[in-house]
Amino acid sequence: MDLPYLLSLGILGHRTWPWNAGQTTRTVQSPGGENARNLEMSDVTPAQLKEWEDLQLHLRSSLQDVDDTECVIDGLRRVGGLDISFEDGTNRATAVLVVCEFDNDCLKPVYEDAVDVDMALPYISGFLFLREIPAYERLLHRLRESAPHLEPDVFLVDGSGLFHPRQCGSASHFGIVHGLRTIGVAKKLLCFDDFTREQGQMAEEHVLQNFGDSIPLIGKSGVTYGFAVRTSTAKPKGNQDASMRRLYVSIGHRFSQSTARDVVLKCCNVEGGSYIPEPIRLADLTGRAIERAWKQIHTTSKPAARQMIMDVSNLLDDKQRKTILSILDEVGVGPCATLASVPAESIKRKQATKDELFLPFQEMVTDVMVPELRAALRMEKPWAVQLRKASLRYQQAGKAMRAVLS
DNA sequence: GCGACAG
DNA sequence: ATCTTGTCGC
Repeated sequence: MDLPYLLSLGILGHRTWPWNAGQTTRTVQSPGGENARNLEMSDVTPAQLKEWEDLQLHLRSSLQDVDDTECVIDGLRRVGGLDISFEDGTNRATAVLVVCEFDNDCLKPVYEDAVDVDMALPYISGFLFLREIPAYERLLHRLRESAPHLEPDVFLVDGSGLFHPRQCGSASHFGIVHGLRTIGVAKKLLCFDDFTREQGQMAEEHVLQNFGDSIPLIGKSGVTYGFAVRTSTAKPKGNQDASMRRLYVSIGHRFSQSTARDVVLKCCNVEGGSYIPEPIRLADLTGRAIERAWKQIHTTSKPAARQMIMDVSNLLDDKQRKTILSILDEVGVGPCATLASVPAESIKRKQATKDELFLPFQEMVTDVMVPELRAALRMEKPWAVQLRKASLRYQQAGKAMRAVLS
């Protein structure tokens, strides 16, 4: 790869993007974000667009569209899912990475991390990478810092890969820049010059009768961009609706199209799953839970409250949140108090609970009001119950979960 | 000029 | 991405 070229675009070295330099070093912004106004296409010049197109074309030349010989589908241990949930009406969002591990045919979450992002650019079809990749890079960096032994064999990315006007959607972009195996998973069809709306309509109308059925998405040029795949296991009962939901799967990097399809199918065919592959579905649920909690309190909150919600999601499991909530109920702390005003002596709990949960938590969230704490602690994430085993005492505010070796 | 447009 | 509405199934 042409390193000087990429360096000139600020692409390498993880977090040195020209348009949001410093994002990772600045702390949580004021509620609503610094970019509270709506981002518009007019923020982007044609020259910038051309530069980004050139970057996509350049990266495309390094895309590996065959399977790694050392990683066949049966050898797949862990799968990561990346997704971003937005706060309504602002440019703020929560990006989430969930890593799942295969246990026979079940997929169990073994790692989860959420970060706050403040979008600097508008959504532009064909340039999703601008908005999402900086956040994905932060999540990758934090994973490698706090749980390198849990790095997945493949990342499923919410968006397209090769199925893209320049054959380099965000899934490929992320995979190529970091040398990772990636697969693009889109819920909607993307049409462009070589894959027209007419061809898209044909693909959409093609009946996929059973789970696993698929048709290739072939462009006018003959390129196979990916597959439309029936990933819903719902029975073909009612005519068509949710049961007709399908995904548009395309390779990101270091996969063949057919293996990418099979990996996505394997991640959908799990107990309690949906038509969305499990790691992405869980990442989406977590992002929504965080945004729901934030919505309840952000009007009156300090900026620190946003980070507090991330910490509660990242570092506490279901049981730990409930324990702290019940302690707050028992102590009867007033709405204008902070957690610091709760004396440890007044808590009627086992010493271990105080030492390993309450006191570290108290230290972690010093200047957040109790009503805001309650809203965060009431966050509902039942799927993450058995996710963490590390004591809060050994975790640190602002960090990703510290996953325990097992 | 107008609509379309992964998330 | 987000919203809504209706329908089906557990």
